[in-house]
Amino acid sequence: MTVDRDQVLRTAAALLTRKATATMDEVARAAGIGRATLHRHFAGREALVRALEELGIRELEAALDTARLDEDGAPDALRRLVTEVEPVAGLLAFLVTENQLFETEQMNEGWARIDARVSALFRRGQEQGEFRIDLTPAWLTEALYGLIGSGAWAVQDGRVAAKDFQYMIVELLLGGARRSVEK
Amino acid sequence: MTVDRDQVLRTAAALLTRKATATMDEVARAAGIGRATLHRHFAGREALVRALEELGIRELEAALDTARLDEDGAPDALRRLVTEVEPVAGLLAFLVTENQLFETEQMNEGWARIDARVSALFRRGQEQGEFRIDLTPAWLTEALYGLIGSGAWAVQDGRVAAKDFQYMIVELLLGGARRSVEK
DNA sequence: CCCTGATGAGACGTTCGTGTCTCATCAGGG
DNA sequence: CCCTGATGAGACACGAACGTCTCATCAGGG
Repeated sequence: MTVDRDQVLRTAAALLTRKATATMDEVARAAGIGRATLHRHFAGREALVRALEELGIRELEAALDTARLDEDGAPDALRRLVTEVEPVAGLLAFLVTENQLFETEQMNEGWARIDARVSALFRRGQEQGEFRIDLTPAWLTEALYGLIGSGAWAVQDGRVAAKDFQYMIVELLLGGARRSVEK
Repeated sequence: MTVDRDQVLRTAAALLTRKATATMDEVARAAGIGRATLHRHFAGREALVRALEELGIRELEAALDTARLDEDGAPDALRRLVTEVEPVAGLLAFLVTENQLFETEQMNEGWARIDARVSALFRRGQEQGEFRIDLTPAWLTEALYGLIGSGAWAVQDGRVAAKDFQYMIVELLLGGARRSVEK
């Protein structure tokens, strides 16, 4: 009988990923509960988004853990990362949009932690001579987010197949579009 | 005395790029006109966004023209394209967000025209052996938009310098992050 | 110099989403 | 089997933003 808070969150994430402006009422109906109950668990829309942010950060950090970014070569670690991130890509895209859409009162420190870990991966790749050094880790991180977002939207709209998600992103990010002999 | 419609549009674009949820009143004040006057020129918020969409498409197509995508090698054409697009990047990012945010009743055909031209560039590059063929032109196009958006936001937030915009995007898109001997 | 037309400021009614509250219902534990 | 606590449905008031309208003002052309 009691509502499964986490289940509601995941349903909300799925809906808001598709329609970022969904009403509290729509979120409630999507989760199969009443609007009043939704408010009982999340004080308001902002609280809901905050909870989603927490969820996204939690899952993203779990993905970072599973990907073992500091093992093997940086390129392989990056491959693992994108693979692990794929299920969270939609939620991630929503949260990023949400952040840059509304004035970011104060950013959750979780994002800084995540940024640091991803940047560190790129920096490691540079130090080990696997990545070029004329593109900053900050930009590579930013670009990775952008590509993940683009990939998520493209998959959602059916423009590309979900199974190609990891390949497309990693291949482009690592090798670029240019055809090279040594490939 | 008469309001310069195009000037209002550009001011609105600049504001909405920074704050996508800006009020009609805020848009009016930013343009230095009264809210009533704003309504006299644009029937409502939707009409304003539509007008911005027209503006963005117009400027983007102008950029495509100037870039002469069918001349020289595809990589060089791409460089020119990104250079020309830079001033419109912010508006473009706003419009893309706006489109995926709200249910796309019906997409302006201008986007299809632009997509076709950009895709054609990538396809040409593939046919001439300059671009790899395992990444579809559709995905490369999508990725280009994503990187432009990321670049625009990164510049806006001061995370990267505007002067690096073109270099970062083109270098990543063309060559990728991996360090290669032949570069 | 007057007259026309556009503008700015503000009032007003409407819509939409939110947040709160009440009340009847229902499930599950004791 | 009863009682407690959570839930769903709906009513309600509030606030934000929108779109419309009025009216005084002002610039510029005739």
